[in-house]
Amino acid sequence: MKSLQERFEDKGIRPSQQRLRIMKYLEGRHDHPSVDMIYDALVREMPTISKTTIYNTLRLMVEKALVADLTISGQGVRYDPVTEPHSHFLCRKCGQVIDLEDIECPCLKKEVQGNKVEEVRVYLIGLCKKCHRR
Amino acid sequence: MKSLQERFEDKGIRPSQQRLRIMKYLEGRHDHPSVDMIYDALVREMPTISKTTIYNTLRLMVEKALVADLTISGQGVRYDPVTEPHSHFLCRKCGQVIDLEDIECPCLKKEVQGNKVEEVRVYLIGLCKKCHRR
DNA sequence: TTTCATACTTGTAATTATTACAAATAGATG
DNA sequence: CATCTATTTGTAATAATTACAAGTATGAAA
Ligand SMILES: [Mn+2]
Ligand SMILES: [Mn+2]
Ligand SMILES: [Zn+2]
Ligand SMILES: [Zn+2]
Repeated sequence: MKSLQERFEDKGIRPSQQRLRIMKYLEGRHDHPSVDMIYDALVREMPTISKTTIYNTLRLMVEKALVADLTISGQGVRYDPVTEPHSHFLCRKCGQVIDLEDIECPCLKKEVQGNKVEEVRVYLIGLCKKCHRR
Repeated sequence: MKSLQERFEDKGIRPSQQRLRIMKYLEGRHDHPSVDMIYDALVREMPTISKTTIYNTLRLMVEKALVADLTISGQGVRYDPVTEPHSHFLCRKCGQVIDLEDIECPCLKKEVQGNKVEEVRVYLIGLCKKCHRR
């Protein structure tokens, strides 16, 4: 796997301190944090960082396809360092967003009813394993 | 199919003028309108209606499962009078939200990785038929 | 039909998420 | 070092949604 620096260079993104910290934070977790979660975590070690920078950086990363954004029901926007296609599960109770395997399905084609499909988003909603057994 | 009145009664919803108008409007179209689209249309014939009422009513209808809400990437929340499960296609260019057949897929089970699935949302994104041929 | 209780609607204020913008800063280049 | 540009920051603006209190409609009881 290429380093962050390299991936930034490939896309012509200057590797500023802030951008690197934000990406490293995101890649260190798989819980699909929100802007606020990222800000709250980073501001401890980088007291001057601004929420605007978090927004700007995440927008850029999504644009350049280094990050994926999830807009599951309610929860607001969540961010994901994994850009390979996969599905997500939202627990109604505890609110966590869990990674699932990609739904490989013959019904999901390049073209549906004449419309050209470029992206597929599958969100499952229910009760997670933990919240379930109770 | 039961009448609106009946379906309201079944769920214990009082059939106020506003609620009836909002639901009739929604059922008359299949373009998944937003709160603003609904408000702008109704305020012409009902000049005193309030946007708060649109929000309140839609929240109630979703709660009582008479309406479905869609939170496709970007576009904000859209509302759908069809509550039977089906998928949606968002055109990146013109922004319209199109109904698709339900994705009947063996991979979509009641339970995935120990998590109990209660709801499946499938959003396809790309270029619609019209915007495509150009 | 009048009275009364309750549910619903409305307008406004508050909250939250996000973007716009201009000034300050950092970093690269020569 | 001097300069130029991209990035960051703080604040203000915008947009979406919810909270709340006062007004209004409705239906049951008297
Ligand atoms: Mn993920
Ligand atoms: Mn639909
Ligand atoms: Zn849970
Ligand atoms: Zn289109």
